[in-house]
Amino acid sequence: MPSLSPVDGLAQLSFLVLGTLERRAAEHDVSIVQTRLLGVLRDRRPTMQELAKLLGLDKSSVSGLVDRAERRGLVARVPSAADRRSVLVSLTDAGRRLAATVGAQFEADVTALLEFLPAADRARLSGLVSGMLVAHAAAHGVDLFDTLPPTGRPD
Amino acid sequence: MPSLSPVDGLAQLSFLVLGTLERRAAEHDVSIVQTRLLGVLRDRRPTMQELAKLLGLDKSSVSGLVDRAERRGLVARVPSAADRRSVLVSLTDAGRRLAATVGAQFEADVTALLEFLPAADRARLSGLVSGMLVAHAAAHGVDLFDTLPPTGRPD
DNA sequence: TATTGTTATACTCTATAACTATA
DNA sequence: TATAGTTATAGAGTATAACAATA
Repeated sequence: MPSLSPVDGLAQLSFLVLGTLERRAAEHDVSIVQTRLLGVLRDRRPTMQELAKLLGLDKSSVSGLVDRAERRGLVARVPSAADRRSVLVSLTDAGRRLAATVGAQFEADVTALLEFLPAADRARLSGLVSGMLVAHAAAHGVDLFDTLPPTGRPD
Repeated sequence: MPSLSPVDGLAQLSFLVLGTLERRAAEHDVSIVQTRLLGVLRDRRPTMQELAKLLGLDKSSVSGLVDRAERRGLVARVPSAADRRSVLVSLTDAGRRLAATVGAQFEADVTALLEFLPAADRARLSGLVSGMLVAHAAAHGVDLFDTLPPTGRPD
């Protein structure tokens, strides 16, 4: 019974997990990026600029992204009352429904993957992953609990 | 000290790992897809069709992908002796060097990430991930040890 | 006829640079 | 002047459909 090197294991796992998300999103005719957009909007109503920062994209990329999502009725642009140059982006009801649906299916997929391990190992794996991410985030001065695409923030 | 749900943990980890790969690849002006292409060619010389299967893309997408990589001198098209309709795709020396460089940097990044855990936990995490992936692959009738982008096959 | 690969076309996603409107 | 956002443009990546060459 062969096994994967630590690095290959994490690489494989990452391709598998994000591939699953992509496939689920595609079933609803959205890309992984659109899904991330909906995800970050689940508990925020950012300006275009804030959105660019959250997604790590140029503001012009976000313009196009929001254009396409808006055309599909998933998000809406709302003029900012505070600054007339600014636009706030918010989820529509349809966008919120779609985010919830894709999020739930993805969650089921990952849960099914985890169930290839016995429950005790599952808990162990979870704890180790969580511990590693928290340590990594802390080392980089990142607040891990403020930006969690695509499933949103664990409240 | 908060912790992540199992599903959020795996999702976060996947974004982090693939984001790292993307950043490293970008330093050498290649995309994550081009990097995957180089990765699967490290120990294969497939036809366009086989390549499409390996990458999970349409043959027309692979035509464009190989065009761009060939234009940059990273891969070469070689006529098949066995079937004059077919083309074999192979890595050039420059492509092999680039694959090795990006692969090594990515490996170092993931290793550094793993080092946020004590050595014993690291080994535990590795074993759990490997076990989960092997079980998942077996359940889907996939030979996990024949398709391992982006770092290639662990010989 | 069936298969291999390319091409034409269309759309998403991304960035840079130039622009408009507001601060 | 500086900032918020859009638009013009260019290129990568993807798929579908139509095509040429070979089997």
